[in-house]
Amino acid sequence: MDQLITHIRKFIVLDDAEAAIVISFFKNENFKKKSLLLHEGSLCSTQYFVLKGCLRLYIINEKGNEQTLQFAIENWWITDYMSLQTQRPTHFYIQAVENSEVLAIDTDHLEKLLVRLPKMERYFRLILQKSFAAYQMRIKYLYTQSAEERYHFFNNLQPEFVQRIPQYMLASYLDFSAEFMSKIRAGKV
Amino acid sequence: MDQLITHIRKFIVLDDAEAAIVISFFKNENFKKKSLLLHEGSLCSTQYFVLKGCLRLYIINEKGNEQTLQFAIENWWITDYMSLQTQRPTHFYIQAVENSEVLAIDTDHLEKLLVRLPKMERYFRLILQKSFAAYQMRIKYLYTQSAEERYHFFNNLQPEFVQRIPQYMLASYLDFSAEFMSKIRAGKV
DNA sequence: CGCGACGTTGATTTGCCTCAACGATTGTGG
DNA sequence: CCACAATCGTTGAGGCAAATCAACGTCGCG
Repeated sequence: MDQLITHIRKFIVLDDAEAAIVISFFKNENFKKKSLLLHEGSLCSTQYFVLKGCLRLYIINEKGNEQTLQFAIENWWITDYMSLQTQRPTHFYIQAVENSEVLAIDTDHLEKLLVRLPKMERYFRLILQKSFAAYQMRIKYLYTQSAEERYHFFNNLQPEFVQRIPQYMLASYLDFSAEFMSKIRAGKV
Repeated sequence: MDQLITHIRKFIVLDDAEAAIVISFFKNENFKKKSLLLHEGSLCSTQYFVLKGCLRLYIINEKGNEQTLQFAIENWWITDYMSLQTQRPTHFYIQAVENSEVLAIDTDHLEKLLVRLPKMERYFRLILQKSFAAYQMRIKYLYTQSAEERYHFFNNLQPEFVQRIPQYMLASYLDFSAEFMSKIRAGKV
């Protein structure tokens, strides 16, 4: 659980008593590879912080194919913010890509934590700001790079992560087909 | 300036004294249509809240074409979060699409405001959470819809806004060419 | 009035998808 | 521990959505 505290302390000051309070609001959970933490049609009321392993958020499109919209590895947060805010059914799935250990917090628990320790508002603000910055860059690359460029760019940015996940998941995250990914890797394009 | 206060009060409670403090940290600015608030290579240290008009964030790609990544109309915030956080030169442009009136706040001013009124952390957290929810949906639609579907979907969602902006800007925002947009509108596709 | 910004149209090209078939690897129950 | 089935990755042929290019119409504005 120290892992979350260490992460929070990169953004705000937290003494040990406060750290203990924070921890008390979270639930430690383990998920086996391929198990679902959220599925289409249900309500999303939980935010997850990944301690170990990897989660992904994906949809199933009209043709029945999965498309990965986000990954979350160690020290990343993941949830469906739209369902969380509107309390309407989600269109997304969240799945464990590897056997994973996470910290989970429900919306109502989070609200209580924020009332108890208002300084945590700042932590979550800064996390979201960082995520949003990454989003602006992602849109930029999606809009300017070809499929091949996106692959090389990502591979260069996250070489060790690319090794951890199936290629078809990365292909769908980068928004092209698994077959095309094969051709890029083989240099046949 | 009431406009910002009204917006903030949709998210947090603010008495009149606090509202006055908030306002004192902002600068009111006007920009003529087509003028630049930020250009590539410079540092971004300001966040803008649109009172009236419309701003957009765009890049110029390798071929010299503009691609719009974001719009901001009344009551929306806009900035380059990556440059803001890293204090590295931006790759983006921010431009007034119409004659626009905005409230501007620099990073260091914002920090001082947040120290003075920590409850504003919550406001910005909620704004960012809302933006991030919208981002997750945008990626979903970019990944699942064809160009034509994206056009009709957006047109249906924001019919009055579509009237306000040149078609080529909307085309680049929806990630297809201006010529293709013409063909969609003419039903020739 | 004339020029630049914006929009349209058609011909051609291309990046990537789809489909189908086939290896390789992994995992699992008998 | 093997057999067999999933799962994952590869390859090639053919097709399509959208880009590109070029030319031309139109409007608004200085």
